Amino acid sequence: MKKKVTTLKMLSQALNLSISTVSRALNDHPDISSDTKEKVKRLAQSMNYVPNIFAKGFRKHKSNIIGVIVPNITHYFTTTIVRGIMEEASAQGYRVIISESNNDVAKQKEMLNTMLQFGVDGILASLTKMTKEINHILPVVNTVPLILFDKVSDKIPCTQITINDEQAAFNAIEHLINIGKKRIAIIKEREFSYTSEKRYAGYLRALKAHQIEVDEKIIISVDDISLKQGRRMTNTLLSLKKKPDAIFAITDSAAIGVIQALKKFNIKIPEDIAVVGFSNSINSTIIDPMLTTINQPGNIIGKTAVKYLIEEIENENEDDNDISMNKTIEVKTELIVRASTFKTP
Amino acid sequence: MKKKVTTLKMLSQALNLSISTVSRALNDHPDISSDTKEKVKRLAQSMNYVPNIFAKGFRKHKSNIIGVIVPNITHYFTTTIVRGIMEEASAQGYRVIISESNNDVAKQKEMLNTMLQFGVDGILASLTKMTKEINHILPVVNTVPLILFDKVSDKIPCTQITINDEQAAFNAIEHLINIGKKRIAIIKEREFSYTSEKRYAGYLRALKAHQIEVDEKIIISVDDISLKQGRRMTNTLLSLKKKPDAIFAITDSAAIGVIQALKKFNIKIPEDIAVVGFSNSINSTIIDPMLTTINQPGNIIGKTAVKYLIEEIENENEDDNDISMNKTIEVKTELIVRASTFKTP
DNA sequence: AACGTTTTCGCAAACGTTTGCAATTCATTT
DNA sequence: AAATGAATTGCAAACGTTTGCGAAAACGTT
Repeated sequence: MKKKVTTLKMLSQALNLSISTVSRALNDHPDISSDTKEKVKRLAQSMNYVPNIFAKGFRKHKSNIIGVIVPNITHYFTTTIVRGIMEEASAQGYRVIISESNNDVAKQKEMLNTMLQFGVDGILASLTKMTKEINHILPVVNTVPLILFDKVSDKIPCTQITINDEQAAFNAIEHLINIGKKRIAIIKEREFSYTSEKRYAGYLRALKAHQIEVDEKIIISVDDISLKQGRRMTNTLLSLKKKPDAIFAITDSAAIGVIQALKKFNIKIPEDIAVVGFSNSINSTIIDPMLTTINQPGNIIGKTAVKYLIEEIENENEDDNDISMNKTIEVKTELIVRASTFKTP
Repeated sequence: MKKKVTTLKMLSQALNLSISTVSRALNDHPDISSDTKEKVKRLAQSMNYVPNIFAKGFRKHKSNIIGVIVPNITHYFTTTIVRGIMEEASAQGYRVIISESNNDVAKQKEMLNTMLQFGVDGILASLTKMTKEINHILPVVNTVPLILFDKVSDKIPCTQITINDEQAAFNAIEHLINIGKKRIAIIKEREFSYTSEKRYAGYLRALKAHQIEVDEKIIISVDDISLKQGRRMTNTLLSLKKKPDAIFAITDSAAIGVIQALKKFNIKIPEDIAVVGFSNSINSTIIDPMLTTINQPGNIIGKTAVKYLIEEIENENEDDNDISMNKTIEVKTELIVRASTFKTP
């Protein structure tokens, strides 16, 4: 019942060659004649040889495993990124270890450490919301290549992959203005959140570009940007004397809460109040009216993150890995117009 | 810039002990005096020693990594399982490598192999839909512990974790009967799918238990059970002379398609036609009316799968791992009644 | 035929850990 | 005082692979 696994030694004995020759033959070392390479490879195939990953990693200090840390794997957008990561990694011969930080900084720290302990070649991380203190992350950067995606932080010296949050929000607001809206509310996050700030900046820029005055009363900040909060904040917006004629929620789920609240008050969408979300989650096509939102190509984000990471991994020994190599890549988004802002005649 | 990593050797030199003593001390070997254990552990701590995972795995043939294969990581239900897996695995000192089979048998086979190559200690898998040929899976069972979850197959000799699909469907149908429905349609999958068959069986048993005749005309089988198909099949159901007064879709997304189609025809839900789905996906609370559905505790499924797997892993050498040890665990589900079947007065 | 060059291959060390066995110490017993 | 035994510790091999270096073989050149 023992699982008999073939080793280099067994191959070498069968072929009457040395272990080193067999090893080199399998790795296409130039010193080996194509003749013996042929023979070795054929036998390896037939004897079902698979290199012992531990011995290999032990020798070469390389695991071909990359670690991924996300705040919440339950979010659809996150899964599309993860899928992109897995596809690209697998295509390049890497495996992926995934962990969830649950938006808990302590857990995130722990995850980073265990990833290192497990000998990953590099780490891909989307940070927890509250990333004020980054002291637990900096040591990682010196140990192993790290790339941030989605929830990034420009305080950490490494390459970062995001979407163009600012521009995306700008486009969304401009769209609202184009359909005649003049009093546009925003529901964003209160605590420092990279994406929230960026989207807010885009909001402000769009208003400025169209000479619309900003009104603090319709700029709503919440602790957790959720469906429930979307509903609640809509109620408060509706209690204002000067009601908004459009609401931009920084998140699809919040936007859906907005729509639900508006429907409860029989407010016409989009005629009375238009709604825009962010993410193009599946829900955005389930809600009635369907939600205008911004599509984030998670797949592309994941893939490019892996590409840059592997590049860093494989150039690590070359000493050109100074800080100046760090890039910031912005993946393009796309505004998807649906019934919540545009009534088909 | 070299990352200087502490090894047992360094510790032993600093303490003037042998490497073996240090190793044993850290592993709480009984031969070592508690005195030296103390000293060794303290130094290891301060020197930030972390054992080289490769050397360890190399020696012990153990990676503490478990492989997970799912058809589609994008499904919400799947992510809740994955989360359960990750939590439990991490609690027990294991890491998780995840792969997607994309419902492609060839890919599934490939994934299984690379998992083995990467030296996982065990594998957790949810099978692709079409699992007629299982010849590519059987060899795995002899190599490494394997446990199936969600999409299982009783043809494979290993322990399996599912939900009680049959009973869940039975409960759903009985609920429909209880609210006075008599002509209940079902939308299921055409191709052999373990869960679909089970749910269909529950449907039949419920009808039989209440002496309702089955009518082939309102038993709809589709290739891919999707939202779009839900809509299309609803149209065909509505074209029947004797329309159903309830529709049980084997999947939430299909059920949502059903609701959308019914709304388009201004059919009252649930008065004219009631709708039940399966999964309790997020969407089921977004659609209006909210969908009655069956909640599957993904978290529990994931956790119990890991528990059984680790048990098998750690008892592997003991030769009690004969087939008779394989269990089939059914996790309980819960019917969640919402507006699509029950009108609050 | 002698030499140099190139091609092809083998020897042996090294990576960091675990572990069977031997060795040492020390207290206890005869 | 010698012997026994228990408690500790060290020695060295082993796991499977890669790789620098040297050796052997093959070849071409003079």
